Amino acid sequence: MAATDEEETRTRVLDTAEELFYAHGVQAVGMDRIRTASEVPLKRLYRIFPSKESLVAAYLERRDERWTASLRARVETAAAGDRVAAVFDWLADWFAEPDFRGCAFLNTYGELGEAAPEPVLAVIRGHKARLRDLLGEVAAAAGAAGLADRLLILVEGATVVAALTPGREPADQAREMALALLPHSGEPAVEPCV
Amino acid sequence: MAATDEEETRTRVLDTAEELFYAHGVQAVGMDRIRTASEVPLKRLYRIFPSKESLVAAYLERRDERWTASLRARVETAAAGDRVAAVFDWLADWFAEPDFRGCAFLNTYGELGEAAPEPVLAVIRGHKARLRDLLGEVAAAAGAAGLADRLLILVEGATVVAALTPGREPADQAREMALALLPHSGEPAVEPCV
DNA sequence: TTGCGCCGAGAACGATCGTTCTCCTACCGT
DNA sequence: ACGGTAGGAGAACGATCGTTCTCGGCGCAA
Repeated sequence: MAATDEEETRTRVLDTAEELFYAHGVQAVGMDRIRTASEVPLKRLYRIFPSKESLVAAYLERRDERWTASLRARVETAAAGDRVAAVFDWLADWFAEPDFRGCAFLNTYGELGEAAPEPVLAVIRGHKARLRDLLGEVAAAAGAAGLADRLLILVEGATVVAALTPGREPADQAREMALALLPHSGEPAVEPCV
Repeated sequence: MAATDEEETRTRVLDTAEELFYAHGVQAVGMDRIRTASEVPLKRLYRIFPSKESLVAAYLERRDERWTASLRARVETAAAGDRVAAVFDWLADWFAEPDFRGCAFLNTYGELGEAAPEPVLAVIRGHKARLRDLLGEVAAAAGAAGLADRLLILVEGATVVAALTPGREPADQAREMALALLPHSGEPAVEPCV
């Protein structure tokens, strides 16, 4: 049972860390605050995460897994041709969450910069690479390969704008721009005027 | 002469602050480091900027003025129809600067969040509002009103992507998407098929 | 020359951070 | 019943931060 307890404690710490780090930034939240909020003794906390740096990396890692899996799940419920739109619908829902505060990875990167500990940097870069890959798949499914980078710009742009001016509009506008990149479905793909 | 000295010292402090704050983040740079790098005694530093918070606000304020003025100058050298493209050409040059590290205002916002001191928040929001207005003017000059928010998404998205994967490509891709929003100049504006 | 006031250099202060250590309690096998 | 050990609560430590204070020297008016 000890292992189970350890697992449960670990997720409780990560839940607390995610809430606090995401809401207030990594540097503004001390280990003591996580200890108080999670009610996990400092000693156990340091046994599970030997340093704050490792806790930050674990927080970002788990958030990446959940975030990407959630987006992927939503995308995969849509028909191949509607998947680009599904991405931005999912974004709109995310932006509407009451505690939305932009992209956790960009916030952390902006906060720590290139001086961030290597494991943290790796998670950040890995997250963006995974997102880019997913967007590439989505574009390919819609019959438009090579659109990953453009879609990434739209996703990041909408997220950043929404972080400063909350609301779903950025997602809707990015969605329109994204759909405009696709081959039009309502009319013949080439030579509309014969 | 005293006033001139004070002015010169002030700009030297701001030059140092801008370099360090932008490169390493606001929280990672202490007042002592600014004092050492600028060679301005701590006492004088605090006489000009009564607190770190006011120095941060002044740094962002001056950066906003310069950044926006530079973009506006570039835009105004272009013909009315080419101004949207000029925005993204300017962005590409910015991304190529060796010390480019994304948007200083977004980085600071991500770092401090809503807990940022009010004057700092005001500068950040003011900067984004000014940028949005400028993009609105640019769009209007190209005969397409109401595009400010979409262009803002493209500008922010390109900037964020460039911050993580340096290079001018994000600007070029955003530029293409932006031009696609405009009424095509190569063909009649309405009813191409009669 | 002699006091006087301003300014620079750097120590000092109090708060806070990440991390470790000390003590004390509670449980376990025998 | 009892000694040993693991674990929890919180103090303690050293570093660093923003900010202030002290001290010594320099320029200037009388």
